[in-house]
This record gives sequence, structure tokens and C-alpha cells, in this order.
Amino acid sequence: MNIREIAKRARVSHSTVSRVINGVDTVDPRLVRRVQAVIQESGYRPNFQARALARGRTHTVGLVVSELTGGNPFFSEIILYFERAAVEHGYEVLISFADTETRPDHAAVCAARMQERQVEGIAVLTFGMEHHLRNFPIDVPLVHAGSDRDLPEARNVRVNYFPGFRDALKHLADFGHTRIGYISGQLSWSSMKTRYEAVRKATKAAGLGFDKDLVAECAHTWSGGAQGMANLLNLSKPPTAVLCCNDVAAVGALKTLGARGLQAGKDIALIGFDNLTISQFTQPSLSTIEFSPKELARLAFLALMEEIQQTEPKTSFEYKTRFVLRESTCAPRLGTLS
Amino acid sequence: MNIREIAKRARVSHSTVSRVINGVDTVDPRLVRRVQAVIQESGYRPNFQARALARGRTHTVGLVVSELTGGNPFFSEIILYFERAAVEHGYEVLISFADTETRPDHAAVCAARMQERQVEGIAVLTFGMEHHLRNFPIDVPLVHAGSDRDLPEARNVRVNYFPGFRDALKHLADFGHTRIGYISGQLSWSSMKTRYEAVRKATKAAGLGFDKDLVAECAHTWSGGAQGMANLLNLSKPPTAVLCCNDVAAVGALKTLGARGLQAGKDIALIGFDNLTISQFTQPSLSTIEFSPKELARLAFLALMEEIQQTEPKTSFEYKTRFVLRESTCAPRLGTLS
DNA sequence: TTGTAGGCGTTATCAG
DNA sequence: CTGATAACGCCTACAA
Repeated sequence: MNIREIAKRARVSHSTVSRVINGVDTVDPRLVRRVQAVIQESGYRPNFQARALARGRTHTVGLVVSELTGGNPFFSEIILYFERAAVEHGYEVLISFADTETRPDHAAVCAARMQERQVEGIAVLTFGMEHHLRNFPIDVPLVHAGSDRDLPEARNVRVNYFPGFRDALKHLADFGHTRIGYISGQLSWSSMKTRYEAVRKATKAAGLGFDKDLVAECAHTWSGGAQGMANLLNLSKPPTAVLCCNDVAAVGALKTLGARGLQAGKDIALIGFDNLTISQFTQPSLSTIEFSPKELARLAFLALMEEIQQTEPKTSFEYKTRFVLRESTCAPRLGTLS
Repeated sequence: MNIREIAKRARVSHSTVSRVINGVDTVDPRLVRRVQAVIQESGYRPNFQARALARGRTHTVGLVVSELTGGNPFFSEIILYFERAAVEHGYEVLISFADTETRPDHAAVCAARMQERQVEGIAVLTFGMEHHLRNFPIDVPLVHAGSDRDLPEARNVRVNYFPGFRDALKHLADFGHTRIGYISGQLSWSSMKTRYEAVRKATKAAGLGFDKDLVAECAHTWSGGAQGMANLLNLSKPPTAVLCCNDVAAVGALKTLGARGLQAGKDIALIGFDNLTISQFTQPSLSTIEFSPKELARLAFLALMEEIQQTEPKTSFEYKTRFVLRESTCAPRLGTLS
């Protein structure tokens, strides 16, 4: 069933059918009705491929996220809200998971595949692996998110990690903590590097000394967090408070604490990052730093729209992190006991 | 940069270029080299839209999942593994989240949108809301997953809920439990209804009586689980063991237990469903029933391939649940104390 | 206001 | 083995 068939049945030319479909208002109302009736009863739907080919626009965008984080609800929500924003703007989204671990250039491969599909733009939200795209000339609009500065290679939704960490560290300093640990993701991920720097800066801003020995570099996963906390507790002088690079790692850290008979919010202060729904349901609930996938995904999509439409002047999109106080923090105890 | 431009530069017809691109082996090797050289240096990539139009195949499939579950890692992994299987077979995937809560027909709307995009098939993995598609004539191959029986309206990856629940209940019965609660998702979701029936059947199979009053029907979310457990504990005679419709709800239930000073695996037995990664990181770790998104997504994709290729005879895909023992179960205590 | 003709970038069917 | 030529389904001047 195509446009010509409809035309034949409605006894008009296929151009007229095309006009009706596209709401051109110079068509005789009687013809409009006749055509629409035929469309109705035949259940005809225009072929998007053909339309895209003719118009040169696909109304499709690509979204590349990191595969490592498959079990991390953060990315699940990124996808959800990105898709929602896209649909609201009449776009469809092609999804791809990049294996950033074993194949650093995989995100580029995914992006290239999408480009063949004529996507109008691509959001590469891998939070730290974007730089591998530089060597691949992708010539559709590209958007990243997560870096704290403007990127030379693509539009970026900047993330200001500082406010969240600043208030978190101020909170800990007020409690009297001086030995503050940090469970970091692998610093080869630029986003993890950026968070690390933000922690360092925030520590100093809180008037505390930053101690590299209290940084555990692990995978930013459930098990990575568990490992990181184990490493910190095994130090001869463990920290009295610990920040984590994300909530998933913080949940892993909680597990290690439990296994050693320690309790966050009582024996040690623990702070996560992301403010996932789960952080409300841990025991104790997790103080954390909000990094809303909903907001980020929305900003990323809007930035992508601007790139596609070449809007000028460009809006400067920035996401500001924010400290969320719950139950997992307390005054120093571990250090003072030992 | 299109196929004609390449043809001009390589001094051949565009048909020859097409042949080279598609690896037709009757082309003069010298021409092949000449064409490939031009393709190389120009960075030309074929236009998938045009190719799809000409071939009548898009090599694209759709995946519709439920939006409610946005914060649930289960769906994040479903998407990941479905995409992976698709890419392995040379397919790209269009993703959509259906708002199954407030718009029961939304999955159908999403599917219709995808159909306009000429997807070759659609997997609607909403686990319980599929029946709303019946009234929408979608005429591309459709696959569902989660029902325990073959569906009239679409191919289905059957899930056998029984083995998992049977072993779970046997385990509880061996401990001596007789009052076993169940935190169910809303029974308007057919998948929740099916799980409920499986629990009932398994309870009887374990030689126990099934008590409807010990079933709490809530949302299958973190907070739903918390609420469900609260409801059960508020009974005049609470259950000594509780099953949950999924792990996310079980984590919510753990939260309620903690708030009341109770401990799973000591004061009360708790069993989840899904075997999400997080179930290894709760405290105590969660005994659960494995419902692997990885395997399910893979089976769903394979079933979809069969539907698309109209393979005969059809493979009967069934996923069998399996009980996973961890630390959250114990002998009855709560009831015996009161 | 309507219809005719040409084009979007491919693939596929023919002669040659 | 190669190259015209005609689809694929739609949009859009341009002409009527």
C-alpha cells in the first residue's frame, strides 16, 4: 500500500495525497476528505525511509552509552529520558552500547554505524570515554556530557562537579573529619579524573589537607566499590569518612562495611554520587550528590537539537551537582577508636 | 558524496560501484581496486535509507519496554543484551519506552511509530502489558516474553516461573515455615498475575496451604516493596517468610524491615526475584529467583529473527527460572516469638 | 487548486 | 563482465 495506490482509489494524483498527508492547506476540502477516507480504511501509513530519502531528513538521532554500566540504573534512566525528550520533538532514537572497556574505539564504531543510518545527530554519553572519538571523523552533530569544560571536538553539556562535593566536604568538615577517603573509578576515564579533581579541590576548599593515600582507584561498579572500601579499611590508619564516585560503588562499599561489622552513619561516614532511587533504600539511606540522569539526558538532547538546527547563539548548558543529606554520615569514630 | 560521484571518479558506472560495495564477485579485480581506492580516499559510506528503500529491508528492529521500570536495572540489561544480539546479527535497534501506567495503549502507539520506520520486527518486552496491543493491527513480526503460555497474538518467549518458586518454597518448607507472604506487583499486569499463580501452585506443591491474606498487592517498585512489607508486618499474625515479585521490591522490603529493627535471614526469611546484580550486595545478600535479562533478551531476539525469516518449524523458546540461595532466608522466628 | 515530471541514493534487471 | 534503465516510495518544483 503506497501513495500511488491511495491516489488511484481516491481518484486524485499522488501529489495531492502527499499534500493531504503533509497538511498543505491549499487542497480542496472535498478532496482532503476523500483522500483521508481512503487512508483511513486502507490503514495506510507513509514509509519513513522513502520520506527521509526524499526530504533529506530522517528525524532520527543516535544515543551511545557505555556498556560497562549495563547493570547501573543511572544509564537506564539516561536512555529513558533521552528517548522521551526525543519523542516529544518528533525524533526516534537508535541506541547503542559501546564496549568502552576492551575496545576504546568502539563508541566511534557505533557512531559510524549510526551515521550510515543517516541519523541527524548523535549523543555519546559515555562519561569519560568520549575522547576516543577524536580520531574518527564523524560528520554529524555530536554531543557529549560530563566534562566540566567546553570540548574542542563536540558540543558538551558541562557538569559542574564542584558544588556537590564542596557541600559534602563542608558537611564532613563540620563533623570534624580530617581523614577523608575517596573511592574513585578508574582515572583513565576522564569523567572519573574530573570527579577526582573536584574532590581534591573541594577538600582544600573545606580547609582540609588532601591525602592521595586515601584514594582507592577501582572500577565504578558494585564490586569495585566493595573492593575500594576493603582497600581503605586495610590501611594502617583508615579514613573516618569516605566519598564514592557513584552510588553503585557506594552500595558495594556498604556491603564491605557490613561484612566487617561496621555501620555507615555510625562507625564511618559514607557519601555516594548520582542520587539513584536506590540510595533512598539502602540501610542507612545514602547521603549522596545529585547527578540527575533525567536532567542530563534532557540537556543533552536539547544541546543536540541546537547543533542540528545550528541555532545561534548557542545556549551554554551546564549541570550543577548538589549535595543530598540522608543518614549515612556521622562524626568521626573509626579513627578515634583505633 | 554518493554512488554516482564515486562512479564518476573511478570512471565506471554506478552499477559497478554498487557491485563492488556489495561484494559481487564477477567484477574485474582491477576495477574493484580502482573503485575501492576512490571509496577509501573519499570516505564514502553507503546511505542506508536508500539501500533500505531499494532492497525493501531495513535491518532495523524495534524494542519496546515499560517506562515504569526506568529505575529498574533489569530493563537496563534487557536493552543492553537485546542490542548486543541485534548488532551481532547486523541489525540496529530503535528503542521506545511505553508509559504502561497512565496510557495502556501506549506500547501500541510506540510500535506503530516503529512500523512507520519500517522496522522488520518488534519485541514488546513489557512483561504483562502486551495484551493491550491486540486491538492495534501491527503488521510486522511481533515478539513478547514473560507469559507462561503460547500467545495467540504474537510469538512469545515463554517463562516457566514454576521451578524457581517451587524450589524456593521447598526451601522455606524445609525450614518449617507455614505462613508465607507474597509481595506481588499489581495483578492487572498479566506477568504479575502469572507469578502470583506460580507462587500459589508452588506453595501447594510444597505441601503448604496458600493464604490470600498474606498477599500484599503493591507496585513492583522499590517503594512498592517497602509498602508491601509494611502491610504484611501490620497483620495481626504476620508471615514468617516473604517472597517478592522482584528484587527491587525486595530491596524496598529490606528497608522496611530495617526500619522496624528486623533482620532478613534472622528474624524473617526474604526471597527476591530477578537475581539482579544488586541482590548480591544487599545486607544480607538476597536469596532470589534467577530471571536473567541477558538470556531473556537473547531469546527474544532469536525468536524475533525466526519470525522475520519465517523459519519453520518454529523453535519453542522457554526460559526456566531457578532458585538462588543466599543469606536472606532462615527458620521461622517472627511468628514463634509473638 | 491540481497534476506531471524529475529527483533523493540505492539495488536489480536487462541487453550488450 | 559492464553499463544503461527502471524500480523503491515519497516530496516538490513547475506547468496547467
